[in-house]
Amino acid sequence: MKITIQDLADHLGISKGTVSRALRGYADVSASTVERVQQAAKELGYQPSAVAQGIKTGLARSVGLILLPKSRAASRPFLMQFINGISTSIAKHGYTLTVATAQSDAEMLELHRDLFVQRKVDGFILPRTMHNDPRIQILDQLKAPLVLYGQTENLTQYSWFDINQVECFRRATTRLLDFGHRHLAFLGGDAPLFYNSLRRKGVEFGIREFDRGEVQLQVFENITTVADGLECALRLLQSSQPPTCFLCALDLSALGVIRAIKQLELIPGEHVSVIGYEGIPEGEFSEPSLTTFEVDQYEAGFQCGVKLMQLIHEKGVKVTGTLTMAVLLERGSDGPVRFNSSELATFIRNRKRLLSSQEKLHRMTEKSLRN
Amino acid sequence: MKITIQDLADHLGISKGTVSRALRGYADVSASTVERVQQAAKELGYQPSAVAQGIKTGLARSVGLILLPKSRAASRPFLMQFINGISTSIAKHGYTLTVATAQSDAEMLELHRDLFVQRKVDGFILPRTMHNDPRIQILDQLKAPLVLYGQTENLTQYSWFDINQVECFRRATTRLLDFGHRHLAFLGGDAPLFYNSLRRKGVEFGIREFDRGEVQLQVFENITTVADGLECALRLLQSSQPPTCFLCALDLSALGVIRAIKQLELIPGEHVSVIGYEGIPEGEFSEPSLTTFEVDQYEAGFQCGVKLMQLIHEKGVKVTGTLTMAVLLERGSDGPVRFNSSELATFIRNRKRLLSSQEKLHRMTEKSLRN
DNA sequence: AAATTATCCGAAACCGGTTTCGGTAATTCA
DNA sequence: TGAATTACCGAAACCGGTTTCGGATAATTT
Repeated sequence: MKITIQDLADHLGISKGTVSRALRGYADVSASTVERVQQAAKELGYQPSAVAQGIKTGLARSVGLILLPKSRAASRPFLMQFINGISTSIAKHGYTLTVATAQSDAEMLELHRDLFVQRKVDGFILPRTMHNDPRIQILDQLKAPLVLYGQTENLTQYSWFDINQVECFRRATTRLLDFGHRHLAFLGGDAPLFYNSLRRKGVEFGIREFDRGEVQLQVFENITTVADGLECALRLLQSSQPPTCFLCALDLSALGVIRAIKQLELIPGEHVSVIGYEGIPEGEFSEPSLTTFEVDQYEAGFQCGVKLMQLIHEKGVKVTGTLTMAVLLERGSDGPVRFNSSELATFIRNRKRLLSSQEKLHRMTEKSLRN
Repeated sequence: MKITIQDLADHLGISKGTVSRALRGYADVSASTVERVQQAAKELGYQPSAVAQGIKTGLARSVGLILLPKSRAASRPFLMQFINGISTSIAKHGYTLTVATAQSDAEMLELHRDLFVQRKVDGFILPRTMHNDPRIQILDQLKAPLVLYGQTENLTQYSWFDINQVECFRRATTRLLDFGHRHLAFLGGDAPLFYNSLRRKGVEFGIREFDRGEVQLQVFENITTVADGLECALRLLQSSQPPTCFLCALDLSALGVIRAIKQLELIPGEHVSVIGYEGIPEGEFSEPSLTTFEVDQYEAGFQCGVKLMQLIHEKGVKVTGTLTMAVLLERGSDGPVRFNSSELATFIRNRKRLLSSQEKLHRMTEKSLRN
């Protein structure tokens, strides 16, 4: 059924060793034989079995990516393009991507170990790096090649790729301060993940550079979904000292903040500013559109793949880290400060009081229009 | 470095054949030897190489899923849970999932062929089935096991899993007709994909059952994104005979329709009804929340995996097709008809005229509030 | 023309498992 | 007690490739 190298050799009347050498490009095969073999291989549709090849080389020609679907919020938007980037870069080396899912942290660690010990993959890409990431410890013991998408402690020991999130959030902060904002809120994401501390650090840097003692910062964590952002912002905005702008670690929470602002009958980008991070498609179609940093997930996956291929193939290579920038999309959800915190508090209180009367007005208008 | 079966045999002072038989559960190994071998395997962390195993069995113990990232809109939301479902079901058989991406249709076909011929995968799951799907033709020639996620022509020849989309859209249509709507618009998705004709057919069935000659249906295709839905709905609603409700093949376009309705200062679910399909998370947080059919993508992936394992392992099995239902989430974006088409047209025209005056009023209110 | 060197290819070992086959020792049976 | 089973395990073949080694032939050199 499936044609093997022996079939091909028999068909040509030569030994399978010669066929193999011809196809692998060895010098001690005559040009004419190489030609004949390649021709026949194409005609018969012969391609060597990756499984059989792997037994000699010890390589499976596959890299592993293990996902934790329970953390659905954050991993969903970035997945497709990230996978695309990995797949594209490793395909050049004849590699494929093995994707597995784990339902718990423990299962995830087991999966990493098993897949490598069973030689189903030759190395791993680790997204969503954590503090003292346990995956790294396990894979270190096994001497498994790995590339981090994200940063962690002891960065000199590993190859990694990341966006300079500190700088992104420093810039975002500076931008808001330049707009005149003085009461900021930072809505962080998954606390155990390394990115979260980086983004927060960026905010703190931005404030420190600027500080004339008048800037106030409120920090929150584990705000990862639209619902989280909505709830958190509603609470903050109705407090006595509401922030006049929000720095969100994730676009999803930023969209929730925008919704909260609108729910209070305020105008995002005018009364309250919001800046997100990641560049998910929904941000473009939100009203107003979301000012955010656009992360090129394809490029991230691509670079991770390239680095992993280096680790696997070029022996003696040093590990490399790469830091790139995301692009700030200056859209409609932020702008010059209009009210300071106290003014905003008053404004919101009054608005609330007037909502009912306005509601009446609205109904009246509608009624008149119908008739 | 990595421990092999020979290492383990040497360590125990027995032959590697016996080790293998002990671990594979052959009867002709004494219980005590089995015990010793299993113990030693655990201690030394021995797990057989999947690559080496595969050479004898001819199986790679991996299934392929090939994605086309250029069609970003529709494949993004469903991916993670679908992958999770596949991965979980095939993991029980020691299988892993190989995910690859192709940049064009031609490349996608090549990838299917190559992955199978190279024995990198033992079979495929084909999502997003098309009319006369070319992937099926290629894989048929290779006698590659495959499972369709979605339907196609000649369904008796293949294993497949799908949601009964015809029934979903029939019900959605009936629901809207029962609400009193008589001017419907169906916004279809990717025209070449099989699902599109199914959903459309469901709408037509629903109307046919009901028709007393008074129902009007407008049909559109390739409305796959929020932007598409927004644009299409804006156009339709400002026409002289606007639909009073929208049946959207995709949640994304439904969200665009909701946006269009709000942009015209109408209330979705009151002035105009919208029903979507898929159950993406954004639908829950939209305002109003989107009435839609929730598809269990995890279950879909899981069932596809189960079927593929059957095809690969149980010889002589017949192919099987499974049709399940999606759950209708009755939320806020649809409801009883308020205006008929002509009334709606008039209402929209008047609204438009009054927008500027209302704007003025709004600014005045705001001014008075600030002071 | 003989010796040397290049060229080319077949044979065989090897990778790490699985599975068949056959033989020895222990056990059962007559 | 001897014969027939049975239980258990080692040896070896095998899977489909890659790679080494050595030999035969052709080409070159002296």
